[in-house]
Amino acid sequence: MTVPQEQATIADRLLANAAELFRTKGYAGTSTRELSALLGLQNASLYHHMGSKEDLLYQLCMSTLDDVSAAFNAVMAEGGEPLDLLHRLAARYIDEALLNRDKHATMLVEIRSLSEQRRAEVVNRRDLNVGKVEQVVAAAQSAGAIRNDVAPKHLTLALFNLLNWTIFWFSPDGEFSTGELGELLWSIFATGAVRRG
Amino acid sequence: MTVPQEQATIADRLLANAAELFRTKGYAGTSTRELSALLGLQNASLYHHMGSKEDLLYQLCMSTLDDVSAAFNAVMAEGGEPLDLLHRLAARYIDEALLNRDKHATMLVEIRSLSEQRRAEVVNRRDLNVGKVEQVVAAAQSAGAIRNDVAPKHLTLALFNLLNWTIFWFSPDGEFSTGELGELLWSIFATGAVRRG
DNA sequence: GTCTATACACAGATAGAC
DNA sequence: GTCTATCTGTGTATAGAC
Repeated sequence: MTVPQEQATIADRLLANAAELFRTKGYAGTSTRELSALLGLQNASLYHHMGSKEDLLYQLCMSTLDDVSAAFNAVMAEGGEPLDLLHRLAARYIDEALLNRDKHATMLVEIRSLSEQRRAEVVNRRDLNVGKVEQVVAAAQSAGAIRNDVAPKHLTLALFNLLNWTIFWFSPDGEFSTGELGELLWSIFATGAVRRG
Repeated sequence: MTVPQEQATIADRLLANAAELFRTKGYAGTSTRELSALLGLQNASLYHHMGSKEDLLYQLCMSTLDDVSAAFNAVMAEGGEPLDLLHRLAARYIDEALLNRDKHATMLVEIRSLSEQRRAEVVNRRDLNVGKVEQVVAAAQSAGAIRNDVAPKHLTLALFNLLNWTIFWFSPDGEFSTGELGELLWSIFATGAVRRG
């Protein structure tokens, strides 16, 4: 689905540039004028391609969550033992999140900037994604692969804690690839930091 | 240090109200007029108590990090085995962060809204706090208490990932107390999710 | 589909009386 | 220390020509 930059439609460039600005300066801290400047357009021309600034944020959030959903579905379709499935879901998620850091960070942080109704929609869609993971966690518990003393919901929360915070400090130019970082965090989640005796 | 609400100075109320607004609406999304309204003042009166809106954010960030620093120093002063020390640092940190959720969330998310120079100052002070934890992680490795195959820096990052993301979903009215949540997350960090055989 | 021009609300901040 | 009044910049968004 990656398209050469020269052939990217304005709609695509609009979303990508908006995501970058929203992540680095915040939604409210970004002006439509900065955005139009990045696209080489006058401010008024922007409104031929979008309804409003908030529409843009909403689109961004929904499309990001759809990407995650598609990625999760692809992994689930491959099947496998629950623990392995969970491992691959986590790896795939962090890949998605970090390779599309602008969109994901915006979605995660700027949900608060949406209208109440749209925020509810986005939260709902996000919960569907989290729910898929939670089901796999529960299956892994039933299979005896992971600990049973913590509710699936809470194990899932912990896993997403571990994965999501990376959007604040991960850099594509840093010491980790997304894959390496995913493996590191999975290893902590799976086996912990304390030495096994 | 907790003061009855009636006796709280305007300076204190200013910081507390600003933190709440900044967390829920973002720094740029908060107007000084909303803030003055919360305090029962006219907008102009606000400027008797602060320099600028950005000064307020800066103060908030620095004071939050000083609180963390003081909390860490108190734990360190108690001494103990490295692994136990690390456990208590983590517990104390999540307590601080969640009991002062507004300030902490603002500090963590809105660093980007500070001027370059002040941002550098804040990041620097934050790194000092993280550095203290990293040293304890390294000590725990040397003592053979935690795994040696991952750099102290990276184990520390993972631990803060686990703890920091809670500011986005923790609610004082939720199912966890800060202490329970701290224990849950520590347990994942320490021993992982996979069943020990 | 992009432009110039502009409407209009609201932002942060200040002046100066009381 | 708080007020009323106001300055000035910038924000989102629209009108209408090309």
